[in-house]
Amino acid sequence: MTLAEKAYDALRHDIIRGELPPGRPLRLSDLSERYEMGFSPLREALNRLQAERLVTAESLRGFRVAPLSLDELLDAVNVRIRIESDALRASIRSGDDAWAAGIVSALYALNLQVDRTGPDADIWTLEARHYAFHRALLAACNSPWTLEFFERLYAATERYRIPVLLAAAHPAGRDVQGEHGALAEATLARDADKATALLEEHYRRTANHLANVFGMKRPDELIAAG
Amino acid sequence: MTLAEKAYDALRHDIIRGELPPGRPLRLSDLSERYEMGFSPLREALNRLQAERLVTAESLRGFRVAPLSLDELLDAVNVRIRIESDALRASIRSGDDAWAAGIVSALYALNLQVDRTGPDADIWTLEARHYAFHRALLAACNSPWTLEFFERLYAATERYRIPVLLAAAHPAGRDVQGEHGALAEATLARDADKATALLEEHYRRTANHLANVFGMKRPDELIAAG
DNA sequence: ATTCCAAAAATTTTCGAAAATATGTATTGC
DNA sequence: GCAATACATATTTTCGAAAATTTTTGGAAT
Repeated sequence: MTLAEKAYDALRHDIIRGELPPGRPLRLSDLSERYEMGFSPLREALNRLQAERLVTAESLRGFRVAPLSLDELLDAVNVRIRIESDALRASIRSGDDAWAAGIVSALYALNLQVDRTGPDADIWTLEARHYAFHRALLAACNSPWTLEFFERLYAATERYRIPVLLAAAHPAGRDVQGEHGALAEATLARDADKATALLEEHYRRTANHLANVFGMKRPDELIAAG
Repeated sequence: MTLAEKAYDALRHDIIRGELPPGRPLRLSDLSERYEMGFSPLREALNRLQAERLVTAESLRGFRVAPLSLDELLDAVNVRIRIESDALRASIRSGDDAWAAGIVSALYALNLQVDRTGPDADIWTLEARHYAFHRALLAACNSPWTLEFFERLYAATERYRIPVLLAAAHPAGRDVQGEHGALAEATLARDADKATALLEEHYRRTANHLANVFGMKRPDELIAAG
């Protein structure tokens, strides 16, 4: 793996987790010290992340971590609902046994982690399994473009979820677990209408929670904009 | 404008127009000579284009123009129909007079160019106005994420359309003009169902044509996959 | 003829310094 | 005191060369 690839992974990781907070200037000398490499691989990574909208760039004035905004969150959630609903329907239509087994497996692993407490309750493992579950639902949609957009939107919304998860220890953990279980159940039963309705509700609930914690009180826009 | 930005624009331009054909290796020494700059700005541009899937990269083995495939075209068209239909509905719901005027203006300019013959029949002007028209339809959707995905998918499908446009001089030009007019009419009348139906038909017809010219005879998949 | 290996060549990747630009600071003039 | 300007510093951007890796070439062994 080249240094540029390592830089990309590390920067993306640190931005999504908020270790590099939104709006923070990404000065090359700082990054060079932090990640122990020269400017070249860092600039390449920053350019890739710029194309993914995780960093912003201004000509001759450097890079910054892309800012967060309630508007962007609402937009991302609404587009996610559209795209993932379509993808879920396609998956339900054409998913095979391996797809179904993948969902069962991902849900099981996710629930194990949701139930864990104490030192084993690692929030990053939880996040990884949450992603894996949602990704597994769409795995059979047979549309690379859809999956890429899913990934982009997941990364974008994850930036809003992480600080909330870090602040409160497992907010409504059991509740969410139930939602995931019901979503998996409807999906495996090939009930596309029910599954997409649950998916939408799941996202709207999560987004409402995030929007509230974010301190800006406009949760109604989530439904209005849909 | 920095050299890296110029490199990005030039490479994107040349890839979409097919001057750098699909699959072609993008060697830095070649590019350095072609665009008259050093390696650094070129590598930055290539990394951005990689994130946009217009070029592929393999560790230590360089960059290539991303290949074309019928599967990718079908996928892109289907996802475009979903995303643009939603965006068109949103635009129709919330578009104001400026939005409507923008559509009228873009359609007028497009038709002017469609009708031109001889030395004025510049295919690149036509392409730009075609893009501007479709962009104008969605301008009021109020969703940056949707517009970004539209742009990505437009660029991806443009790569398939260009060689066809270049081969045949204005294939079914007047026909397409009629389609655009009808689409604009339904949109301005705020008839979302009719407008999205026309949009879908427009894309399926275009994609069928492209798929046929592309030599692979599976146009039926376009409907089956939808 | 074919496979294997080593050397040569070509290419990508990375660094460190130079050039270009932006930012901050002191100083001058009013 | 305040704006404008010149200077110094900090930062980004670009280049050219060095390092690392892959690809090609040429020949030897089977």
